[in-house]
Amino acid sequence: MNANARDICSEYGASVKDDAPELRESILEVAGLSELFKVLADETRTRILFLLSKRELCVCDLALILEMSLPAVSHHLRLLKMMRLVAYRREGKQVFYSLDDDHVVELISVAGKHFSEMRESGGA
Amino acid sequence: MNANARDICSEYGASVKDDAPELRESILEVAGLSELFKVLADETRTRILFLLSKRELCVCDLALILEMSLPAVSHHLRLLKMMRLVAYRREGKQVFYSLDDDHVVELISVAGKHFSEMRESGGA
DNA sequence: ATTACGATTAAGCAATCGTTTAAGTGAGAA
DNA sequence: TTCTCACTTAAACGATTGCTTAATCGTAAT
Repeated sequence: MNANARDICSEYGASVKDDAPELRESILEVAGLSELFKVLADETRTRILFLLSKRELCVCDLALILEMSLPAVSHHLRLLKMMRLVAYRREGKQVFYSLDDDHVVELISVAGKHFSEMRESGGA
Repeated sequence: MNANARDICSEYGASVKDDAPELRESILEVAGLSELFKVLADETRTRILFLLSKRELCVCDLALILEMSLPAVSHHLRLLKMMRLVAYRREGKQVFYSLDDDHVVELISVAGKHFSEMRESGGA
């Protein structure tokens, strides 16, 4: 596997030559970053974040709006909480969720921009 | 399941009341958006995009740098291609890939910002 | 204390994802 | 043509993910 690629490329193609180690090390700059995108990579979770960007909502509200079961919504909120994307506040028996910061809004905005341009140019 | 959440929330908690339909409809604004995040939700693919943001590279180069098999890399590039995130150019036997636009760079930048702040505040 | 309710957690299952191996293209060299 | 190389595609397997049901927790009211 590793040896496979290495044997082939170190002798033939490989336009990178000696820069490979340097580039390989630079990868550390984006280490763990996909963990954040992984949390956004679910339709339900992007919906939740979008709704929370409009107003604070309790788990019950979200279940009602999204037409999903409470445990399902709670499960998603758990992931969003772990990624510090949402904050929660207890009020009696209810727990209200809101966005923790506005990075998410920016991410959704940029993604939306790309997505619409992609659709225009006949993307998948 | 749907009825479950509906029955509970329409009578009790539910801080949204009549706004639920309106909020439910607004969700369309982010429809399909998670598809884009799904493509970014893999460590290998964020690495590939990051590397391509530095320079144009052929499949063989990427396999060498990432120490992965050629088919594995090719498979990821296929998804990135479908999402219009990368462009490709054939040169003899080799195929060179590059970023299609700079939305990705912005997404990675914002995500990185959030990620580092999350780590500082003792995130998961 | 007991009961009720909003929310969380746990276990189990179906579906999706990422990798591997192997076969198949397309382009250049012999 | 025939061969090789860079790459792509296909099939298959193991690992993850997201949902469901059921049990549990925390708070408030009886």
